[in-house]
Amino acid sequence: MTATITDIAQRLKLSNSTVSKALNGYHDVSVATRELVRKTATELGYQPSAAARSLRRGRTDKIGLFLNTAITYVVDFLSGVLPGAALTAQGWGQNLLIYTITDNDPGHLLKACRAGEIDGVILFSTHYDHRTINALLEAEFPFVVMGREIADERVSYVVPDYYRGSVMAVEHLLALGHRRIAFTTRPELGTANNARLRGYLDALTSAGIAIDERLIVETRIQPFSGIEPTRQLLSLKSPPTAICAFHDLIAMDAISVAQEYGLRVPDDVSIIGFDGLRAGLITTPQITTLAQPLEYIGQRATEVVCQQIAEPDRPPVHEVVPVELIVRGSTKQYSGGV
Amino acid sequence: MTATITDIAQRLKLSNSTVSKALNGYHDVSVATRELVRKTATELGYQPSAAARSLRRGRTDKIGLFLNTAITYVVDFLSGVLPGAALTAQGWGQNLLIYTITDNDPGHLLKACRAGEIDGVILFSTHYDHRTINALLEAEFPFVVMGREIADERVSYVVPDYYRGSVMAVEHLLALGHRRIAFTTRPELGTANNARLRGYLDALTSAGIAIDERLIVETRIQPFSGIEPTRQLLSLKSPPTAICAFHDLIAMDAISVAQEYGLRVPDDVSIIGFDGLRAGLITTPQITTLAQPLEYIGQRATEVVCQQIAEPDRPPVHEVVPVELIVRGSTKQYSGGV
DNA sequence: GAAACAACCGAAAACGATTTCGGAAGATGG
DNA sequence: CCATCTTCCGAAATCGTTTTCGGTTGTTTC
Repeated sequence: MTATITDIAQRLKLSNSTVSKALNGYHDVSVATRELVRKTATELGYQPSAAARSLRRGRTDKIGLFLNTAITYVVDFLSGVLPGAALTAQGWGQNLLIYTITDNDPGHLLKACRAGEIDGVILFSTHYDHRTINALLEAEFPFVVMGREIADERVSYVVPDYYRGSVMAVEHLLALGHRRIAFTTRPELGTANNARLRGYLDALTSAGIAIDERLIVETRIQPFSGIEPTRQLLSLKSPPTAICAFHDLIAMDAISVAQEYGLRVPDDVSIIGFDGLRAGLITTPQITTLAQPLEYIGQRATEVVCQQIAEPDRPPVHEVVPVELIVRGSTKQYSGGV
Repeated sequence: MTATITDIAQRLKLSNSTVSKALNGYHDVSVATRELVRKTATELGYQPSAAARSLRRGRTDKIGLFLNTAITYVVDFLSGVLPGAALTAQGWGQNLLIYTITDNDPGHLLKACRAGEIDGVILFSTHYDHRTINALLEAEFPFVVMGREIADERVSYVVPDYYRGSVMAVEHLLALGHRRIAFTTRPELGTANNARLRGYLDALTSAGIAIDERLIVETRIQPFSGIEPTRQLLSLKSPPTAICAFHDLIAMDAISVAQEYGLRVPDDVSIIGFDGLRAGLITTPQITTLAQPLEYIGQRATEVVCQQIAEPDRPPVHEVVPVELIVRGSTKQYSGGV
C-alpha cells in the first residue's frame, strides 16, 4: 500500500535504523544521507505508520475529546470551544480527536484509553459519570473536565464562573428595578447548576429580597423544553417581571412563551440567558446574556491535559474563568408599579 | 501499565496464541479454556492494544469525519448529522472519530489516511479540495463526501436535493401569487450552490417568468452577512415581494432588514429559508424553510463509507435525498396589486 | 606509530497482537 | 493393531517502527 521505511532503506541501500534515525533527526547520521533519506521519503510519499510508531513508542500524540451525540446542545458549546482546543493541541504536537459516545456504549471512553488509542482525555461536562472519573483517576490517565466543577480534589477542571454569572445576572435585573425575578434550573444535580442556583439565591438575599420558591422552576435543556416551565411562571397570580434562564435556548423558549401570553419582551418581562450563543443574536429581541469565553476554555482545557501528559506528576488544575455580561435587547428597566 | 495478552498467558500457563484465539472466538480452542481465558481477561481489565492489533491486522476499524473548525456554521450541520452517523458506525463495528482540520495544516487528512490511522473518510462539504479528493481517489482510499455533489463520477456523495429544494421554494412562492422573487446565492462556485441556483432559474422560466438579474444577489454564510445583500434588494426601484434565501441564517438577516425598512414579514414581503434550523422557530415570524433530513444524511454517508471499506470494488454511490418544505409564518399570499 | 576518539552506519531486539503451520495427544474406523 | 482423523495447543513469523549497542572506518593526539 503506502511506502514503509524498508522501501526507503532498500532503494537507498541503507538499513532501516539509519533511515529511521535520519528521519527523526538524530545526529547519528551524516547530513548527506539525512538529506537523501528525507528527499526520497517525500518522493515516495512516506508517512510513518501510526500503529507501528505508537506500538513502539508507547504513545500516540493524540488526545480525545469525548461528547455524547445524544445531547444536542453540546454542539453549540463545542463550536465555541473547538477552535481554541484544536489550535492548542496542534501547538503541543498533539492531535485532537473527537470521540462520539452513544448511549448504547458508555464504556467507549475507558476502552479507548486502555487500548492506548489516546494519551489524554478532555471530558465534556455532560458526561460526568462517577465511575468513569474514578477509573481514569485509578489508571492515572491524564484528563481534564471541561465545563463542570468536580468535587474531587484530584481532578483538573476548567469551568466558567457560573456562580458569578448568576450573581451578575440578578444584579443586572435588580439594578433595572426588578424585584420578582424567576430562575430556571436543571433537574439533575451537579455543581455547575448548584453554583448557578447559589448565585441567584445569594444575590437576592444580599439585596434583602425574600426567596419565593414558586419563582424557581426546573427544566431540562432540550429543544422546546423551556416552554412548559415558562408557562408555569407566567401563569402565576403574581408573575415574575424578569426571568433568569440558565441557557440561551431556554431564554428563547421563554421569549416565545411571553409572546404567546401577549407580553412584550422586554417591556413587560425581561429575560436574560446564559452562554452568549450566536443564536441569541438573531432572536427578536436579541437576548441579554452571560457570555463564557468558550475559545479560552477550549484552549486552557487542552493545555492542561497536554501538560499533564508531559509531566504526569503535576498537581491538578482548578480553573474558574470569568464570564461577561452582554446587555442586549431582552432586558429593560422595570416600568410597572412597585 | 495495562494488562497484555502475555499477562493472561503466563497466569494461565498458556501460550499467547491460544489466548488470542480464545478471545477472538476461534474454534481452535476448547470451550473450557476459552471461558477461562475470557474470565481472567475481564478480571485483569484486559483491552487489546489498538496499535498492536491495527499493525498486525492492517486496519483500525475507525473512520474519520473531517471538519474545519474555522467554519462556524458547519457545527449546525454537524449537530444534525452526528447522531445518525455515530450510531450507524457503531452498527458496522466502526468507530467514528471527528478530526479537526485547521487552516494551518491542510494536509492533516491525507496524513491521517497514509499513516493508517483510519480506514475510511467522511468529507464534509466545506472541505472540498480538488487535490485532497484526487489524492484519495489515487490511493483508492474509501471515502464519501457529505453535503456536496462532486462532478467526478468516481466519488461517492450523499447530498440533499438542493435543486428540488429551490424549485419547491419558488413554486411555493409562485403558488402564493408572487412574481418578483429574489434569490441569494453564494459567491464560491460549487455544485451545491449551482444546483440551488439552477432550481430557482428553472422554476421561474418554466412558469414563464423572465429572469431579472438584479434579483439575484451574492452573500457569504456568516453571521450578519445577509444584511447588506438584503438591503440591496429592498432598495431596488421595484423590490421583490419574496426572497428565497439559501440558508436560514440569511433568512433571519433578511427578516431583520425587512423590519429595518418598515416592511412587515410576511405581509409586505415573504421570506423563505433553507436548512430547517431550530433557530428558525424562534424568530418572529417563524421561518418557512426547506428541511434537510440531516440525521438520515449522516446515517447514509456512514453506511456508504463502511460498505466501501468492506467491499472496495463497489461502484460509487451518488445519493440525492429529498428535502421537505416546512411552511411556517414567513411566507404569505401576495396581497399587492398586480 | 600506537592509542584514543569521532563520525557513521547496521544488526537485532523490542512493542503487542494475529495467524499460519505443525505437533501431540486421544478418538475412531477397519 | 495400525492408520486416519479430530481436537487442542504452541512455536514462530509477521506487521512497521524505534532504539540500543556495537562495529567499521578514518582522524586526531601524544
